[in-house]
This record gives sequence, C-alpha cells and structure tokens, in this order.
Amino acid sequence: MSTIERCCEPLLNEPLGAGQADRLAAGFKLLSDPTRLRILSLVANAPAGELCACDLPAQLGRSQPTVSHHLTLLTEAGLLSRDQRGKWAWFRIEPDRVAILRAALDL
Amino acid sequence: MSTIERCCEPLLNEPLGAGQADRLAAGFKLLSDPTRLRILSLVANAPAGELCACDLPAQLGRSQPTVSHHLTLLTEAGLLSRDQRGKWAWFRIEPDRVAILRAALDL
DNA sequence: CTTATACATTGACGTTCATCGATACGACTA
DNA sequence: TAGTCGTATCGATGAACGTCAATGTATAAG
Repeated sequence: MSTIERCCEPLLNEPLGAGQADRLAAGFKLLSDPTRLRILSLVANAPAGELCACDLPAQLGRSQPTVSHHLTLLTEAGLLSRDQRGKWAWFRIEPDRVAILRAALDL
Repeated sequence: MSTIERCCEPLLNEPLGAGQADRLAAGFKLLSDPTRLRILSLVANAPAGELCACDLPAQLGRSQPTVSHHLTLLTEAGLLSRDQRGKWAWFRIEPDRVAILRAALDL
C-alpha cells in the first residue's frame, strides 16, 4: 500500500480517470476494515493524541501480529505516524491524509 | 450490502464500538473498488445528473454483468437511486448517503 | 409472433486479504 | 550475559470479492 496522495478533484467535479480511481480506491480500502477503523478511532481519541501499540490487542480482541499488520498498513499509507520510544511504538493520526480522502467525497 | 446509515459520531469524536465499525467499514468498502468509484463519478458528472446504465460497459471497459453487479451494490447501499424507464435504467447520486461517509472523517 | 435490445442472475475462477501460530528481532533489565 | 517484553516477519488457511461467459427476463420494434 503506497502513500495516500491528493490524486483527484472531488469525486463529483469531473469524471475519474482509471489511474485516479485506482489510487483513490486504495485509500478507501484502508478504511474498509473494522479493525483498522477502530485503530484510527482509538488513536484519534487517545490522551495527548497518541496511543501505544501495546494497548491495542486487548482493546481490539485481535492478536498481536494482526494489530501489527494493520498498523504497518496505516503507517505506510500516511494515515498514522509512528514514534518508536524504547521498546514501545506510539502512534498519532495524520489529519491531512484523512482529509484527502474526505475531500474526494465533497459534493 | 445493507443500506448505509448514520451509524456513529465522527471517527475522531469517540472510540468506535465493534458494531459501528462493522457498518462504517461496509460503507467504505463500497468506495474501495475503482470501478465503483468511476461509476459514482460518471453519474455525478452526467448531464441532468442522471446516467443510463447502457453507457457504462463501454466507458468502463467492463462487461455488462460486472457493471450490473456494481450498480446493484451501490443502489442497495443507497448511494445511487435507480429509475427504470422502459428498457433503460437511469441512475442518480444520493448526496445525503455520500455525506454520511464523508462526515465520519471529520476531524 | 419474431427478433433485437437492456438488464439481471447464475455459476465458476482466480486473486486478494484478514487472521493467527510460530518464530525472529531489538531493547531494556537484572 | 541471560532473560523478559514489545514488536515485526513468515507461512498457512479460510473467506470475501471482482470478473466474465452463459443464460434468463422483460421491454420495445418490425
């Protein structure tokens, strides 16, 4: 999954080309999984705006490899940023990247 | 695919419950396919705001069954409305449903 | 009635993907 | 150095999904 980029005008401004549609679909695909949405939600609502990965398996009811997999996808796409502090990985939301996807749905 | 409903506060207002995350993910899953995004884009930019399904296979480079499949999904979810006129099916965007998904991404 | 056209449905195929157990890696600690 | 803990990677598995050919259904035209 490559980084989310501003790939197109709002969906309803002009017809999407095939390449634009591929990139935009890849972005929304990241939001199409309940576990990833809950991760984004938990990080966004975390105290001081950041969350330790160590808390997630218990809160989500998913295994540690599964959580790590989703965190990797979200970080590679730029929706989350990672800050490694010693053994722990802390994550923050990247609002600008979320906004790119939201803007595509402006009517 | 059931109808998209306003299932939650904005993603970043409070942590998503499991059921809310499932419904929201189902909505974004509809936007996670390039063919469906292009359909939405073509309908949204069509003259008089409506598009005949008969034009889509050629414009999308997809077979008629594939296009019919995606139109069914988008219509069942409420993102499109269908108006059958004789042999032809005409589609319109339902902006309120699109707005539900966009609102979940408000920061 | 026969033919042609628009759209839906069925069935199958190949791919993608979420998930987990096992294991490896890296950092702190005693 | 040895041990523990947090995280990443590997490999496998089962389910979901996009696609199309074939077929069915309905409407219109001749």
